[in-house]
Amino acid sequence: MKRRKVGNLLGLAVLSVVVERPMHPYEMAAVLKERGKDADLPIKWGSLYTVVANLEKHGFVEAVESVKDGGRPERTVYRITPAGRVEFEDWVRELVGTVDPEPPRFRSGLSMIGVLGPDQAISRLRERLEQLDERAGKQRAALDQLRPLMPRMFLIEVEYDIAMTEAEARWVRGFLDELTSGAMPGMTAWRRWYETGELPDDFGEFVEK
Amino acid sequence: MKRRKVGNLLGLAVLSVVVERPMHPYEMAAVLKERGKDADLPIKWGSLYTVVANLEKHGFVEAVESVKDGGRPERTVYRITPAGRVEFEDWVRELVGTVDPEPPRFRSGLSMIGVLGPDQAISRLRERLEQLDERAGKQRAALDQLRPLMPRMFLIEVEYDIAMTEAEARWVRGFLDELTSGAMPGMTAWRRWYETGELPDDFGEFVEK
DNA sequence: TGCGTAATACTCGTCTGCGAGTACTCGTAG
DNA sequence: CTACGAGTACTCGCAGACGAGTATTACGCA
Repeated sequence: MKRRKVGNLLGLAVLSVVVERPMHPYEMAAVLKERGKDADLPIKWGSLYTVVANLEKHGFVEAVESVKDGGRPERTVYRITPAGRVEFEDWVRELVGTVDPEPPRFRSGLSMIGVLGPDQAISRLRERLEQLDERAGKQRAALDQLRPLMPRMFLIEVEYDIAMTEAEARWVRGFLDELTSGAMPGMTAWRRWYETGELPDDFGEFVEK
Repeated sequence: MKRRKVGNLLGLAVLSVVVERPMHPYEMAAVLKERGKDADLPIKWGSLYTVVANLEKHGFVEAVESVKDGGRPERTVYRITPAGRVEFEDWVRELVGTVDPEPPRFRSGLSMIGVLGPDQAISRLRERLEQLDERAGKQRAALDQLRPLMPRMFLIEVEYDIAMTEAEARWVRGFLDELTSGAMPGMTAWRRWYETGELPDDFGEFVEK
């Protein structure tokens, strides 16, 4: 029993807004969206209510009132509990202090890039590179726009994002250069294998590794 | 209906081994583990059979035989279908050609690092930095060891991993320097807020952003 | 003033993920 | 020759995630 009572990151997002003032679930989602947090963690409507219910079950939030405002279905307003505050801080501590256990999906793709054959591999990598450059550009523009509006610490995750996107772009560019310039060894064997299914002679050595 | 029929990455791993020769599920897991793929995607035993069943349901693999070897519970051996090959290649194409939609968890942590207060933030970041350095070191050692045994292309995902780990370490180090040297603006306001709950005067401007 | 459309605030049911258990077998130390 | 622990090869069942639907209200506009 070492895992977090509520594991969904959406739960963290909920805590992060409800820590300010009591709210009902839909409002939490609205606030999150309005602050652009939905860029970090896309909000799944289906999960929202499950997650809030779970937070309540474990005593991190509690229902405060059920407002019947007009004829709308009544909205239950939740407030964070002391245990919820503790959980929130602790969760952030964990996120900051430990490296992500699940590797990025791109890593898995790279480890199997062989099946694509050299030509397709190259064109897909070019596509990725384009997306990365675009993303970095967009983030930089957003940052420049927000800069005068709020302190730097409030935008630190954007700076991080830019740095990581640029780093990946740099790596992909370097890899592409090696593939296209012929600096990468084994390109002809790779192409031959992809086109004809023939394995080079010295294959048996490492196939059983 | 744009999402993958079988969404679990474990399904990709299964395809990647069953493409070589027919196998039964337990053997797939064993092969994956033996090749060290379990480092990339930790194999969940519970998911394995569900995933294989799903792959079968969608026609990506098919049962070939049920061997009753000795008195063991009979093992069903699966073989990849043509549709399975197509799916496999297409999946890899997607992984290589499009950037991961879900941002890393650390990003979420960073966006809420404020709640920790400056001192805890710094010590957690130091912890992370240590982990990153250690990870990079381990990966480099592993790479050096494997280098003579197999072609470079077969280890490309490790190179990627090292590059990304180093990039993150660099960024964290830079951020830490700014925090500790006092180069980051607003540190005293941050500490004051954390210790007393007092907000600086010019807060109202961006709280409603 | 009536109507279509957007926004609000959920509910429901399905499908998936996966931990924990189970049952059987084989090698081996006593 | 037998008891036992370490593999082998799964099965089960619950809890969680999420898409898609639903019902109500607010609002623009003709």
